[in-house]
Amino acid sequence: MDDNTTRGGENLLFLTDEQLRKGIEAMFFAYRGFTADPDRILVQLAYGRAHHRAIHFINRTPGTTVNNLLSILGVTKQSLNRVLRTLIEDGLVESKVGTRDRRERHLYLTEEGRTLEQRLSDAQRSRMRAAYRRAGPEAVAGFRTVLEAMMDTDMLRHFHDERGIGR
Amino acid sequence: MDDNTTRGGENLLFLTDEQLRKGIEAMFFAYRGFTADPDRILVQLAYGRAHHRAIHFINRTPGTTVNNLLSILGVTKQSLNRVLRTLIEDGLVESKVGTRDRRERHLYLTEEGRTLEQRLSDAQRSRMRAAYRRAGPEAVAGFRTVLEAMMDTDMLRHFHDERGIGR
DNA sequence: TTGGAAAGTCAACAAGACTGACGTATAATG
DNA sequence: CATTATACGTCAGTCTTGTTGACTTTCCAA
Repeated sequence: MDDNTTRGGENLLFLTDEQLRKGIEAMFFAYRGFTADPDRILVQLAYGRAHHRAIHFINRTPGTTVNNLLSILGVTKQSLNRVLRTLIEDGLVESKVGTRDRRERHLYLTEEGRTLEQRLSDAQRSRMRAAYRRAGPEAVAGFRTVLEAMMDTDMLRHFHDERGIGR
Repeated sequence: MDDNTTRGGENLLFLTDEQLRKGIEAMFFAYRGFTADPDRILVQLAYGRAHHRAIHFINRTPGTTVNNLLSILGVTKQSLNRVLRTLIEDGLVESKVGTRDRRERHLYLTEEGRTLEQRLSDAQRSRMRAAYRRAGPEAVAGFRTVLEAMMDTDMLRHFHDERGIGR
């Protein structure tokens, strides 16, 4: 792309403090864009980003327990519980008592929940898709590589966890 | 890297819903890592991410006005004011009445403010540096390309604004 | 069987975002 | 010069989402 990518050499220009600062700001500005579209939908429904996150990960891993969701989202159970309660009350999420361990609650999206999930992730994916398309496959591969390298190791575990729960 | 990058062809596998979902989750998990290190410092000082953001952009663009900062951060003036007030009270930020336009307040970091800025951005940069080093220059270029493509256009303006304020 | 640990819920509080309204100083304009 | 617009600050009130602390139910192991 530019002269940062002099291949094979000992080029460490991309590690300049200035380059790192640009990377930091890129993360900041991009993350705002990343959340902007679903946020617009959520405010209309009197939900927030926390609801979106819960819906996303329940959809990804149906039957996940509250505890598992907790460690993915990295919040306290009390915080998650408030969000979960409204989603259950509103009929978007179903909570089933575990059969093997009756302390656990297994979480599922209802039909209505899946509908909202689609609506939200369509909005988010369409921006993502546009960005990916403009950037091209090689840039996308680099994007993913750097993001993975930025994660905490325990988050990396969740990231690669294709099906978090045996069920 | 993998079979996503079949060059020259009409390969759009990287635009699969599943690929996009992975990208979305990568953003989520990576952003957590991205903020984790400065957050740890901030809690000890009874500051939050909002303080960090203000400090970062005042440092980047010394003499910036309140209004300019507002449009960069994308928050209301009431919200920014709360943060700014504590930073000024604590002697980290200085607010100078504008000479050309005396309605404006130009913001600068004090010596103490610069010290904290260094401490925070060192923490954030060291993770960034490690990620960049592991990923390599080409991945970093791709990373930046995709992030830029994800930004809203008005944020892109701020992103490319090398010196936001003439001064 | 009992005593701890684990899963989840309820209550209360704080940070940080928001809206709306208002005040003051200064600048720009008719 | 009088009016209007702008930049900034502030007060009051609300909302989301994070926190801690205390509690119940359930499981498991000594």
